Amino acid sequence: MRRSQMLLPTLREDPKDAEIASHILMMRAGIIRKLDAGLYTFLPLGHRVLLKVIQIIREEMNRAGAQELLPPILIPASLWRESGRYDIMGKEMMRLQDRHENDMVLGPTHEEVFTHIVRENVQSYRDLPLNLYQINTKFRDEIRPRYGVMRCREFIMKDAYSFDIDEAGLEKNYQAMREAYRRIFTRCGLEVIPVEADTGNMGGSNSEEFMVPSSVGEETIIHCRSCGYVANVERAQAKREFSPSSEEMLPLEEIATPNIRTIEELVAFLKVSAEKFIKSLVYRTENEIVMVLIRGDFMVNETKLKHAIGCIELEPATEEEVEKVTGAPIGFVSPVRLRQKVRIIADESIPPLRNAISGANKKDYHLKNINPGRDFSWDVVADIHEVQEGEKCPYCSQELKSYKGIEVGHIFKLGYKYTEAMNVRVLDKNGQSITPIMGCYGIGVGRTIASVIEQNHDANGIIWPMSIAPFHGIIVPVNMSDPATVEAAEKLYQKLSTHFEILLDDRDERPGVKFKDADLIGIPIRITIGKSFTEEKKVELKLRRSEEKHLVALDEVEKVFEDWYEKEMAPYRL
RNA sequence: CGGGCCGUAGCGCAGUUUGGCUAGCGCGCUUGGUUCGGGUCCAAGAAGUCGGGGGUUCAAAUCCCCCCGGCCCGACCA
Repeated sequence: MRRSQMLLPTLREDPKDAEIASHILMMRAGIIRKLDAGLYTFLPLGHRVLLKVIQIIREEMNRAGAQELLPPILIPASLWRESGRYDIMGKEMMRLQDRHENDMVLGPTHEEVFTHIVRENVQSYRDLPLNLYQINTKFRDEIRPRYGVMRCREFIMKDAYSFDIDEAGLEKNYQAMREAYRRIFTRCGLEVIPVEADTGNMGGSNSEEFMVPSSVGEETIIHCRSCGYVANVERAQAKREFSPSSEEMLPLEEIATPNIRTIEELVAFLKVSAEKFIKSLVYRTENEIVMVLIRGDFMVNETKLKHAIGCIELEPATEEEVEKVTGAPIGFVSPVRLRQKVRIIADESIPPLRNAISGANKKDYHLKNINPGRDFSWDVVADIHEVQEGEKCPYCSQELKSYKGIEVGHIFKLGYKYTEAMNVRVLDKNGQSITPIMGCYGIGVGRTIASVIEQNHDANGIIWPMSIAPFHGIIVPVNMSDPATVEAAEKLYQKLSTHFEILLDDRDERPGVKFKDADLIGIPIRITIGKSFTEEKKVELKLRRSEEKHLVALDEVEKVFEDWYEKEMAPYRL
């Protein structure tokens, strides 16, 4: 490709609305342009990278026995009504009507569609197992798109759905995907860590996310250096020991706490440590109002809480709802002497407490000497606390650490949720009708590319891994007004292009401009035809990722280039 | 949806507080020259509904009202 003919608008300055390295560089290097909030065009350079990543994914999925197909992204609402998700999905699912006023949906995920395809076309256990995938555009009307293609509304995702006759089959497919993912990310030059994950409202049991450790990541990961336990904080556990107190139960006592609401304020005001408090929170679910109790020094993990309650929607109750249930404003509530009967969900840290402090359900008053069991009871006890750095590993009791990560892939066992809801039946070898079991496996393609840039850049720009670089090499003729230079560049370009993807920077620009651009767009191998060529007929080869420069005679360039290419490619071959 | 910041040339910005020459600067773009190993130098030039609408005023980018859009933080998120 000739640079002079390519739509490759590089920017000298950082765009105003980009914050993280990958977003800034994708804009500056002419990889993407924004069309509207969360909607991006991949320009030619970016499209080349996109195709390479897709190709790697495709090869590895096929290798693992999955089959590619291509369903539409516009989906009739009826399928979503069948699974029961039409009403559950919320506003991130883009809903629209066609000209016949039929309700339609832009697919945010494709469980229903794939389940439907299997339902229509598979009748026998002989047809299973199946693992079907697509690499397709998805749409989620994100509440707040950000960081360029890291979190956008329209994006490309690879998603696969497996169908098996039993759990053993599912386990096999799951493991095959796990291995395929490891290979895919390695080949893309991305370091990822599989972590235990929550299954969300997808339903299902086992689940792992593939995380790229990064300070700009939106997920929090809990990690034990000692035994290797790694989990998304949404599901992470810690070893918790609560020894029952031998303290004698004292009588309840009201204490005045004017305008003192938070645990922090109470600790300061009463000079009592946070472990003595019961944090009482009121939440609303799709069915009911509940009160949630946790010890003052812990935070509630809303994902765990959802599981404990068994609900789908969960949000803090409004001020009015809180008053109605407790009789007091937020900050002065407790499970003792509630005005209305509601279900009470208690963290494991609650029952062992003695003579604890919480609200009096009366403005500007708290109660002390609250004793669980004596002064109130609860409906559910569960671990609903959010693990913090410094807590103990559930397996080896060593100290847990936390860090941020970008979720680039997710695999999980769905179970029978969709096949049952949508009535998928096949006959087993005994002629009995059975319901297949599903798994689901996704990779965010754009997010993968952005993550690669997060991990591979310097002050001058992107440093592409050879495996997904938009070009293998770039030829930079330093002086376009020197006919000998131009001729050599042209010849080299023709020759190398027979085996490699080469960008020829044939613009009549100053050398500085060309070098800056070459660094910015991150082509792995640069060939400079400059003063060493005019002086001694040698051209210079340089790797983007190192400072070393090698002078090579013109007729040896092809061979050296091939060596370098192989060396650069080696880490990404499996 | 709540809080904060911001909309002036393709991009990045100044000017708005205190209304007043013809609306500016850098980059980019066009033309000519110059230079040729890290975003040359010189000259000439094109390019603006100052986010939109309404109002105040002799006069509005600047003051007032309404609306729209963007970004950041939060709520949300297979």
